[in-house]
Amino acid sequence: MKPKRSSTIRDVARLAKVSPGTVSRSLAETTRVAPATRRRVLAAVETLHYRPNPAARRLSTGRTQTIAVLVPFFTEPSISERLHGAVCALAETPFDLVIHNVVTPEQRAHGFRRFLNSDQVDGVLIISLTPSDEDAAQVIRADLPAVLIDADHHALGGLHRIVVDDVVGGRMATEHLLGLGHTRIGFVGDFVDNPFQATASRDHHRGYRQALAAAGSAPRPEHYAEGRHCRKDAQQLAREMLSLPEPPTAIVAASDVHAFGILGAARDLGLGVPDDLSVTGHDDVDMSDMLGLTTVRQPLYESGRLGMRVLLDLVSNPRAERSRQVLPLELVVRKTTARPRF
Amino acid sequence: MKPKRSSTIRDVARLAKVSPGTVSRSLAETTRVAPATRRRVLAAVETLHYRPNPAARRLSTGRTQTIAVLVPFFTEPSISERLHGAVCALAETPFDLVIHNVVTPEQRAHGFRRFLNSDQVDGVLIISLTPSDEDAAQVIRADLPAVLIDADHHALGGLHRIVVDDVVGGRMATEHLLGLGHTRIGFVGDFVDNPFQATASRDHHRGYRQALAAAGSAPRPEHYAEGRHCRKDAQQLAREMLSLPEPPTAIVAASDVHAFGILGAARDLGLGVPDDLSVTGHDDVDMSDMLGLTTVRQPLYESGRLGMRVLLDLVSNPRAERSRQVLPLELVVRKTTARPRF
DNA sequence: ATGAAAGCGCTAACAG
DNA sequence: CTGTTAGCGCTTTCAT
Repeated sequence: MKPKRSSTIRDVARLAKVSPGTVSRSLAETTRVAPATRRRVLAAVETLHYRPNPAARRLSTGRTQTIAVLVPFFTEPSISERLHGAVCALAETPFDLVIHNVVTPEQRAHGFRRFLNSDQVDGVLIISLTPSDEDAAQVIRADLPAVLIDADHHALGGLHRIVVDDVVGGRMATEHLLGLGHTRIGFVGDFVDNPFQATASRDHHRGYRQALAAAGSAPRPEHYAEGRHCRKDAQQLAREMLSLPEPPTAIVAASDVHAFGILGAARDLGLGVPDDLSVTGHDDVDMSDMLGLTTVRQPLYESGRLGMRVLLDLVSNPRAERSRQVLPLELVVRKTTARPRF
Repeated sequence: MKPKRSSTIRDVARLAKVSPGTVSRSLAETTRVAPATRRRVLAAVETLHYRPNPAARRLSTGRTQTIAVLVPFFTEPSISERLHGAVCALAETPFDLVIHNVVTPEQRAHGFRRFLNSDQVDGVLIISLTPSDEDAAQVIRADLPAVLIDADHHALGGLHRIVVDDVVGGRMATEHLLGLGHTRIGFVGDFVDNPFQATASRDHHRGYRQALAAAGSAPRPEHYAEGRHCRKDAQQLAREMLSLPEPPTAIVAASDVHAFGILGAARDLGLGVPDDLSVTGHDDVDMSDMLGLTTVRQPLYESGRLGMRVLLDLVSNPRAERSRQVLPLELVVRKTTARPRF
């Protein structure tokens, strides 16, 4: 069955003239072993190029030393920045990272099922994915350490979360535009009922309406559009909205990716930005700076890093009380917003 | 030690009134079991929510059902598209994916060491990372199924590779510019001696020189610049190059990311593109379309998908002969290139 | 077709 | 401080 077997703990034991147990102890930093013995063992390990078999260790200890990450489409720059932060936080530890990519709701459910209730991972980090109530209940029941990044929901009270206040974010962007003097402000975002139940766009829209209401301005239904979370859809949607008899003079985008689409639409239509149209984004991904996009920045990389840290803490101390950390938001004014011209 | 134990194969066996061996056989699609027995077993599995413990299975079979991916900075859009392809190809299989992120050469070496010679993974996919000769030798010696994407090297003859011909790519871009009438063509790329030994930039430059030579035009040293693989560096480099007394009228960028930086520099300097400056990229990442960048497209997503497929084949049939697949390149002319104006 | 039993490689008591 | 031993949960002969 096994063509070339790598050396086992017994080979090392034999060479070092000790018992397997002693080898195991010598390798564990924590256990006390006579220095001379440990040296001998380590030498044997070296010459045999011995590497402990992780599967065996897992089986024996019940700890897996691996963390699962559930994440949708990590082609999205915002997602990949979060993921990057998480990966970097893990790099400093001996933990492995297994990735489960989610592109359909079935895969989401499958992802949960796969890691729950099967001593497969020590913890799971969930990025920009809202578990169904059922999934959440299962996680809590299985009492598997879990932390959610960019997902918030009433049924999630029992889970650790790293979030920003997206409602406030939506308000910030809208108030900025209002302050500039815009009155016809549109909104382009994700389908509220999107496959992953991402809530950011919905909350941005909520903040947008709050800001408008506070300014005594009523949002027009035709100035709202939702689509899939991608540039193309946003571009198409914006093109339609901007072709209206009374187009908006500014658009709040639910994300920078949406904003890029809107910028594309403006270009298609020969509209100058910010002269004919102001646009705001959300996230501040890498490219936004280069495009001069005015946006509401959130700490993406940091969210991943922090989420992973919290998770690792949780793994070593599962009894920590549930926390919900809210990261700061910051309006970054660049070149896609200006006063409307009459 | 183990607070809440999930159910084991013995629990299922007891409930179904069969032996553990039979449960195991019932779960393996391939083995023949009396239909009635299998039904009983499956029912028991269902009621107990039994999931086989992967660590135990691994230990027993020696197969890990996991694939490792070694990848640098997957924040780079080109990398994350490749990775995405790989992940999608794996999603259709029962394999797990463990990711090892590489940001330093030490991490690269560590990544190799970690997966080699330690029955930890069934195969490894290496993206945009050239193994050191030593690493490559080890992979071959360990005879672990491995495939390289976007890495090519004489010492790698023993490994499967998915590549494009970057020299040709560099030539295509340069010839396009030459055909437009440019004579002062610059080049901005990565450090030739970059931490991951990525060779794409170097090869693009080689193709660039070939094309110039064929046109009887000598490249000027001051029209060559290299830096880290990021937009900021490219932007800075381009700014300097374009501030020269005799600046180039066109620049070949080693990647779209570099090209974005160059576009930024042109904007900083008030240079119109393509009127005052033509720019070509390499890769055709998602944003390039929106920016109207003329570029040499390579199938990024496909490279990941194909690489993973080849690897999976290799895992099930380790004796396949070594292959080297060259993916096609395509010049996509958009709006950042035009005839030079005199 | 199914049961019994022997490991896979490691860790963690338990003795000594 | 170190050797011995008993599993961890599963697969896989080998019998029956």
